[in-house]
Amino acid sequence: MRYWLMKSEPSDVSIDDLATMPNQTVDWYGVRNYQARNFMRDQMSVGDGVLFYHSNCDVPGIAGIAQVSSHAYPDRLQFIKGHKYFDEKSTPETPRWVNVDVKLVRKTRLLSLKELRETPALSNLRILQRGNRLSITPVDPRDWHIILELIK
DNA sequence: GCCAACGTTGGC
DNA sequence: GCCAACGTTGGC
Repeated sequence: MRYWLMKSEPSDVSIDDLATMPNQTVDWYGVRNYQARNFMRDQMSVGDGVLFYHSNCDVPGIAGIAQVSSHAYPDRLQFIKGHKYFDEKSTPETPRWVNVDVKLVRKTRLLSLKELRETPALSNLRILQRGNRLSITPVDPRDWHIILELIK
């Protein structure tokens, strides 16, 4: 059992969008970074905890709790010619990109990036480190529990 | 819209 | 394998 923080642009998929999706589940499509892919492929397990983070928006921050609900499987968008996420070097036989499914647990109050930064106990959270751009990062169990207290 | 930080590409 | 050029991310 591991914990993760996963960024989503709310203009693409917000926590409210997730709540309206069938089974309140979304395939985490569009990851095109090897480190983030490898986290999904090699380290995620069904049931892992997910902090659903709103990025690139007015008030960035943690918007809800979710969980990993499938193992990694090929991202279908990499095969759709002309699609933003098409990858001509990827084939169904040897797919390059994968995703897991993510299922909503509950929407929470928005725990803003500002508030995360103002919480000294969370200072080692990956997303707070300088220059961090990874869309998927592991979260220390200790940090997970601190955050859950903050949004309880 | 700016731009710092980082990742990827491709010539050599 | 180096590294300059370019592209992307994402807070501000």
